[in-house]
Amino acid sequence: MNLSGRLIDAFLALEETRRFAVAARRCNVSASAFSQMIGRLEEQVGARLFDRDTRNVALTPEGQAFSAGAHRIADEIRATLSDLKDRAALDTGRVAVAAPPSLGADWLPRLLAGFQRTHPGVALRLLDVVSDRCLALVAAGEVDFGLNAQRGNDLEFDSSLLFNERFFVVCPRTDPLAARAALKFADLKGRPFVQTVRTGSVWQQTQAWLAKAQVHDTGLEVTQFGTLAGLIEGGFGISIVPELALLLCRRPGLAAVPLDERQAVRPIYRIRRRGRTLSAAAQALWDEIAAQAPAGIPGRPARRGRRAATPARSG
Amino acid sequence: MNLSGRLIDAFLALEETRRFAVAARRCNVSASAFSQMIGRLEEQVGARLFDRDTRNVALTPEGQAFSAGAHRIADEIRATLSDLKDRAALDTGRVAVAAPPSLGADWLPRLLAGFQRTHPGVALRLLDVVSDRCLALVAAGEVDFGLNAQRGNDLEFDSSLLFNERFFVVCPRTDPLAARAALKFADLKGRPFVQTVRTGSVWQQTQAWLAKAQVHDTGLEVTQFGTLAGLIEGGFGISIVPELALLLCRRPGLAAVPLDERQAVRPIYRIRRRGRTLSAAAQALWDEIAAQAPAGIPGRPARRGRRAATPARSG
DNA sequence: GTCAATTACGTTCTCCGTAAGGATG
DNA sequence: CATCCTTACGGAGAACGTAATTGAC
Repeated sequence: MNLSGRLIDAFLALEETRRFAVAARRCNVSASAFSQMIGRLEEQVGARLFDRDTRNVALTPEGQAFSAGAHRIADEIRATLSDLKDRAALDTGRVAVAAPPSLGADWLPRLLAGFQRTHPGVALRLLDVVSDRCLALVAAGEVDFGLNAQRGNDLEFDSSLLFNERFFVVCPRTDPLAARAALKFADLKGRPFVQTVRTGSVWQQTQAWLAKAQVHDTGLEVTQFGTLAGLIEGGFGISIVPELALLLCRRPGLAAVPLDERQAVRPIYRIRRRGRTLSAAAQALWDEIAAQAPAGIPGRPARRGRRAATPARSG
Repeated sequence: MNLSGRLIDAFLALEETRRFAVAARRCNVSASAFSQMIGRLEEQVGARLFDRDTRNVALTPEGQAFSAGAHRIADEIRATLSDLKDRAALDTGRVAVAAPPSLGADWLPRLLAGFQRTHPGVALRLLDVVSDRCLALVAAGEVDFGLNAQRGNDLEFDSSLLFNERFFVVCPRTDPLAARAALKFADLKGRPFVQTVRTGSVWQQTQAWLAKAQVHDTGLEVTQFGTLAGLIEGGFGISIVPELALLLCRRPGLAAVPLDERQAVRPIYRIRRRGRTLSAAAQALWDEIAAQAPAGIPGRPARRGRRAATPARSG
């Protein structure tokens, strides 16, 4: 019915030592208590397991039969607890994160590489997805948590701001805009524009402002920042790219100019399913991401990305 | 460290029902106690296993990892206890008995057959061995117990008399002795004698008397009663055979005459290793053997064997 | 007499149930 | 406000340790 791991251990100790006193010490109890433990065990399994007098201790036939099972049970318990301990110690485990392509370009891989060095046993998975899909993955539990520019509803998701990302205007370096130190939406008026996909957060965030600035929508709409850069370099138009994605737009013929508008920042949230506990490994990465986040809280502009990651600002 | 089967069961119940209240009922405890049990379990394994609020209960990643182990542990416990219970119920198990060839001829096989019908799950093994070997097998634990004409020393063995067996003189039916109703050792004086093996108890018991009766030792010494009978029928001599072995000497040309000497009885003991508990199955057979033993306690002559088992007494 | 297991018995602590508390829809 | 999980608290019983007892050598 109810046999405890403690009694199993007692059995195994006595089986091995064949001495009550020695086995008792090994189990950190008094000889008396140990004797009682064996008695309880025998009562619970309903059979005498040891033949014993003051001199000899030996297994009964039932004891031998129980021995095999006891070893298996003890091994299973050991393995199970050890697995859990490994997970807690981050010696093993699996973490899946969903993040937008901009973060997946450089910053997040770099962070994950560091995490991987610290916790070699943890299997990491990174899904670079657009905003809507990110929330769906988190909701479905297919990723442990997500990084996203949209928070989702508060009933289902638990989100906290990581940092704010600035936007950059990317244009051919021959473009007059490339010479400017900073740009306003108004500066883009009438310019042909290449869009990122509508399901992505960049489009969703900038759409209203761009419409107000009366840019000229070329109708071109791509998913990859690399493609976007190619189109811009090809002269199809200009575009707006979040800071951390600039690396993907780094081309000899392109320039990036920061967009200096108060509200034109792109928040990045850590998003998890509300009420769900993260695995130890996921929690560690969750914490690490917060620690490694670029400076930038609501109100303050996002810190500039690493210099090597940004295209030349001007000719 | 110490996790009990009870907590494993609680975990499995909650995993399945996803309701504290329902799982608590299944475990026959109050909802409060069940909540505490889950809390203790989580404390012992060192990880939160369930995410829960008043409406929903779901496994955490660690809980899912623990689930697999919990199922295996529960299965092992179940299997082990079930096996032990089967043994106690004699639904399974193994019993090995050592017995002298005379008992193995008819009486013991008949008894074992009956026992087998009552306990079909028990695997029976019968070793027909001579006296010395029987004690060695019991001492080594290779048989659960033995039936033997020698008790062995009391320090190592625990023996109790089962019954006393009479001796019969077996001779050709044409022999003058075959006409007698009973014989004394003196009647055998000068007769050529065929011996059973010296390690057997028959030889050991009868040797002194036969020497005193001045029988003529032919030097022939066999292990099988059937061979003995063949030699007697072939005219090599006569011999002495315990009652229960007469079946093996049943030949048209042979006769058996009881040996009427007070001390010429052959005790049969049940012998077990001192201080050793018998398995449930072995204990049952041990008891059954006592119950089915032929009448015959010290002082009373052994009951006659079944008529069909005895050779014709006279021509 | 010595050593080892067991029993006796008082103490401590675990575990459960009743009842109150708190969160959720 | 109804439901369900959790916390508070007190009692019952389990489990342990000290010490006395039994048994083997």
